[in-house]
Parts: sequence; structure tokens; C-alpha cells
Amino acid sequence: MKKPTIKDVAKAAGVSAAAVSYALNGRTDKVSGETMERIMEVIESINYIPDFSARSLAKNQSKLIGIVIPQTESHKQLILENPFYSEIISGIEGKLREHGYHLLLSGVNQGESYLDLSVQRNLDGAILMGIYPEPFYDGFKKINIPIVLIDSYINDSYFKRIGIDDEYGGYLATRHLINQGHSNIGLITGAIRKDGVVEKRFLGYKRAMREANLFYNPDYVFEESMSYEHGLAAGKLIADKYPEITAIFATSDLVAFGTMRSLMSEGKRVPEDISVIGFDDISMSKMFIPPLTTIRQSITEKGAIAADSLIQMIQGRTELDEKEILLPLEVVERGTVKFKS
Amino acid sequence: MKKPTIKDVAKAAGVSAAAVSYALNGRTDKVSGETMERIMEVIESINYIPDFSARSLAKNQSKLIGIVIPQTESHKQLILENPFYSEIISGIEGKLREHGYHLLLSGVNQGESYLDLSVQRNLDGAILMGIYPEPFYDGFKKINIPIVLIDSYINDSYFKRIGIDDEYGGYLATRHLINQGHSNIGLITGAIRKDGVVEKRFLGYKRAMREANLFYNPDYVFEESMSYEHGLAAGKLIADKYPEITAIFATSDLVAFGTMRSLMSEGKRVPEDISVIGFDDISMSKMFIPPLTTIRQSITEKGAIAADSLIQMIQGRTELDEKEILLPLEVVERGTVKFKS
DNA sequence: ATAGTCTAGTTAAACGTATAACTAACGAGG
DNA sequence: CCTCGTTAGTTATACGTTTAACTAGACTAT
Repeated sequence: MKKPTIKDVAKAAGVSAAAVSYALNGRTDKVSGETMERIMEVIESINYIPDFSARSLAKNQSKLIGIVIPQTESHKQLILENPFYSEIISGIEGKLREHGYHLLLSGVNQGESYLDLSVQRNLDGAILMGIYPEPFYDGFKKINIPIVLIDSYINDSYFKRIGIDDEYGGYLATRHLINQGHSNIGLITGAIRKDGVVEKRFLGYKRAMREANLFYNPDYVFEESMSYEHGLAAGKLIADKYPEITAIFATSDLVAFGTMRSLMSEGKRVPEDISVIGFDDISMSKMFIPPLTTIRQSITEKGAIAADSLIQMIQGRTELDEKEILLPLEVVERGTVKFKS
Repeated sequence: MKKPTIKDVAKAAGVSAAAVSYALNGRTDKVSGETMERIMEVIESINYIPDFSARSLAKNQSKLIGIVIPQTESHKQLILENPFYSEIISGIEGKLREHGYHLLLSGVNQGESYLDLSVQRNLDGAILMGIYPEPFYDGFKKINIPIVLIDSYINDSYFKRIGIDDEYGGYLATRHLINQGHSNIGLITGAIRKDGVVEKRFLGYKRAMREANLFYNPDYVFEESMSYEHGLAAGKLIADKYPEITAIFATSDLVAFGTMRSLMSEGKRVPEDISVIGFDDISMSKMFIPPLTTIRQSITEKGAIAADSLIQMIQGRTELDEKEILLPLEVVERGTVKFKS
């Protein structure tokens, strides 16, 4: 009951193991049509399946793609609870499978460890999302595998980047609120780190305010984390201390959910008393009640495109390659933003 | 700039490759403390990282765990948009990483293909969620790797099962509604397949009704799929045609979201006019407005326990092994169920 | 002193596949 | 007839690790 190897196939087909290997790799210059057929029949009949470990060893390519998603230290588990990540992964996996690659999913705790993984497993490439300390990226350059970065502003031509114009997104969201007559606009957002998406969205917020000749009030920006919980806290604060705020830009849908929840528990109605716009359009946002007005990016498509790009890099087709792909953005009006009367 | 191998280490430490291998595997009977230290220093200094492909080939164990999640034919991508799955995966990944295993994530389209994957990659084990055609399971038995099933009622002692008592869950949900004075209770649920979780929850629903001497009306069960969209459709139907229904048991939170949404667009208030209870308690449910009353199971814990069990099976510790582990269930009262006045 | 036992290694073969280098057979061209 | 080229393979080695089997030397017990 051992699993059949290439040698078993060879024996049964009356050829050498090498011939089988060539056949498997479609080398028509090495095996005749006749022999090819015979080999294939044998493969079918004894149910032979090639071993990727051996192949990986011999060819030094694993057909494995790693995907790294950020990890908070408090959390032992993946942040997959954030639907944004899982939707991206969904997009990535679909595309990879289509192309015969497999997906190795791993969180990363100390930064170093993921590199090990890449080397251990001979990853053919990796997709990183989130933001990491500098040396983390250098490591990948050293081991010299193709990398695509999702939502990163690391400007190094070694990496290919897939993202959106976050500044514009922030601008779009804020302008939408302004267009609806609002002028006291709160911003609830994650930690503003240099070159992170959050910073850019923040910049867009400020630009929209400036363009509309509105006063930018630093007290109105509530910066801490991209979590539901932060939305909760900031919403309460606004309801309690800043009754003059009539609209809020939350830089992720999850944050928007938290915000709306505490706003409502404090007796404010959304959107009648206060408008809220989110960011991302995760699949849950249309389900929310009221359905969330937000900045839409096509999340699973983002994953698919990242996977596509990576595969192209692996296969050495760098010709038509820009180093950055920006996906379109649009505001989708649903039920949480209302004209200020 | 080639990646260092065990031979490089051996040379630098002045020992044989075998010695290094023994050192790496902590065989203190084969290498002295002194030599061990020297080897470790060399490893550190030249930055040697063992190659899993080679190791996998030699040891016939890959330290890779596969996880299979179901795929609808319409959908090329993973059903990771359903937070239930991503939360489970999160739990699995955390535990696996803790034990030095890595996670291979793959959807499965025709059933057959995943088996290939298991063989190709020499998977040490796999975790399956969802429900598949019979032959799918037989395949795994043939290749003889440890398997744990999540939420499955395949009663074969070859497999270890992690789940909940779905019948009891259905009973709990329904009884909660009954306790709140409701008697016309709708059931919105996925396709009832023999031995699926849905069937069991349905059974629990019927038992609760019977025990309370309530009339079981088949017209009140809306069976189609576990999706948001089905919730939407069924909710509308109820609002339109069955105004006498005052409470609904939706067999997943996602379904409940859909139900509530269309109920509300039809002018019904939840929970004032109609109560809704969900099932699962995905992380989004507490964020919903109003927050969803539901049957809580610890989803990420389920994943973690599945991973734990699998690892135990792999390591041959089958002693303390029941073949099935059932996780606790409880109703968590939030804002969508109200006493019928 | 002799045989036996331990310790700390070494050597060699094995895991399953890929591929460079070689070769036998055949036909073509001169 | 001899050489050359082509076709369809085969042989042998390599990929990086593990591990069974062997061994040299030191120590122990008799």
C-alpha cells in the first residue's frame, strides 16, 4: 500500500525513470508520442501522483506561495477576524489555485520567523499585507524571492505594490461629507504611522477640509487603532464631548461599526443626527443596519491581482510591469450619510 | 550567496553532516554537549536554516497540515467571506504555529483534487469543514493520514470529530423564543441534508415546539441556503405573507442579518414587532445594530481544539481519545429577542 | 589482560524527482 | 561507404536531509 513512485511507473511502462520524468514535464523532444501515451496510461492506472517535496528539492521551486498577515502581540491568533483580510485571502487563493500554486498561510510574530519559513519551505514567492519594521523587508530581499506588497508604501523597486490611492480615498470620503453640508467632521482612525495607509487617508481628510475652506480641528481626530473597539470608544467620546460634530469619517468599516454603535447607545441617531462614512466596503457593510455608506475598493479583486502579479514575477515576465498597481475607488452611498439640514 | 546546507555547517564545525543532523534533532546520545554547542554556534553564525523539502523527503513527514473548506460551484473563491470559516481558521493557525506545523489552505472544487494535494504535499494531517460526498472521505482513509472533521456527522471511527450538539442548539434557540412567549416561530435555514448540521438544528426546533405543545407548521420553515441572501428573501416573504409569525430562528448569524434587513425594509421593527435569534455568534454579531441575540459557540476555540486533536493524532497519542468532542453552547441574550406582549 | 559496554561520533544508503551527458539506431547527404 | 544529425531514449549524478549500521577509543568489570 505504499504510494507509487516514478520508478513504479517506469517499470510498468517498460522505460527508465528519466523517461517518465520527461513525459511528466511534457518534453516531447525526449519521448515519442507513443511512449508518452503508454506512460500516461500507467500513471492513470496505478494512480501515481508526483511528490512535491522531491520535486521541490530537485528543481528548487516549490509551487508554494506564502502569505503573511500582521499579528498583534496580544493576539495569538490570526487577525482573520477582520473580514478585510479574509476577503483578500479569498481572492488570492482562488487565483493561485487556478495557476497550480498552493497557499501557505501564516501569521508572523517576531518578524524574523517568517523569513525562516520562506527559506524552509522554499517559497516561490510571498504576499505581504500590513506594515512591518524595516529589517523585515530587507530579509526578503536577501533571500531573493519575488514579493508583492498589499497596501504598503514601502517605496523600493524590489517590491511590487498593489494598493489604492489612500490619500484620494480619504479625500473622497471627506468631500462626500462636505458635499452633504457638513463642516464639523470627526476623523476616527488607526495609529498614524509614517507611510501607512492611515496617514494617507488622514492627509486626504485634511486636503478636503482645506479645499473647502473648513477649519481643521485636531481635537476632532481620534487616533488609536483600526478596531471596532476604538470606534466604540471614540463614538462615545464624540457623543459626550463634541455635540457639534455632525459627521464622522471612520477609516475602516469596522471602526465605523463601533462608532455607530456607541453613538446610538448614547441616543444619537445615524444618519439623522450624525452621519458616518466608512472605508473598504467589506462584505458585511451592505448587511449592516443601516447599511453603511463607505469608500468601496474591490477587496477580493485586490487579492486576485496581487496573486496574478506575483505569478508573473515568478515566471519572469517583468516586461509590462509597472511597480505599482492602484485599484479604483468610489463612494458607495447607502444609509449612513444624510444631508445636513 | 547560495543558501547554506547542512554540509556547510559540518565543514565549518569540523564534523560530519550526520553529526549536524543529530544535533539539530537534539539527539544527545549522538553528540556531546561540547560538539553540540560548537555546531549551534556555526549554525547561528552562517545563518543556516534547514530545508523542509529535503527533510520531508527523508522523514516522510512534512509538518504541513491541510485545511479544506467547501466551495460552491458558482464561486471560484474561498467562502472565506463567511466569517465563520475565517474565525475557525484563525483558531487553527494559531495552534498549529505554536506546535511547529504550517498551514496549507485550499478550497476544493471537484472533490478529487484535494486528495491529490494531500499526497503531493505529504500532508501530515488535514482538517475538513463542511460536508462532502461520501467518496471524498474514503479517499482520505486510503491515503491514511489523520483527519479531523469539523461540524460533520460522518460517523466513522477513522475520523475524529469536533463539533457542537446541533440538535440541542436548535432546541435552545427555539425554546428561548418560546420562553419569551412566542408560538408562531419561523425557521430560516440552509439546505437540509441528511446528517448535516442544518438537519440537526431543525430537529431541535421541532423538539422544542413539540415539548411546548406548539403546532409545528411546515409553512414556517424556509429552507434554502446559509447565506445572507436567503435571509433577505425569507424575511421579505415572512413580512409579506406570514404576519402572524412573531419570532424567527435563523440557523446562522449571516442568515439572521439578511432576515432582519428585509424585515426592517418591510416596515417591521426588530425586536418590537418580531424577534430574531441567530446561531454561531460570529464576531460581527455583537457589533450589529441591534446586537444579535444568538446561540454562542466558541468559534476560534473550535479551530484551536481541532488543531490540537489533529496534532495529537499525528503524534500517535490516541490513548485519551474520544472520537468526538462537543463544545458547549449557550444562548447569549442581546437585542433582537423580546418578550411577546 | 581480556572481553564487554559506552560514548561520540562517521560512512553510506535512502527518500523521489530532475536533468546534463551520454548513446544506440536510423536516415540523409555527399 | 562514411560522416553527420536527429530521435528517443538511458545512465548517472545531484538536490539536502535522515538514519541504520558501523567503528575507534575510553572506560569497566572480572
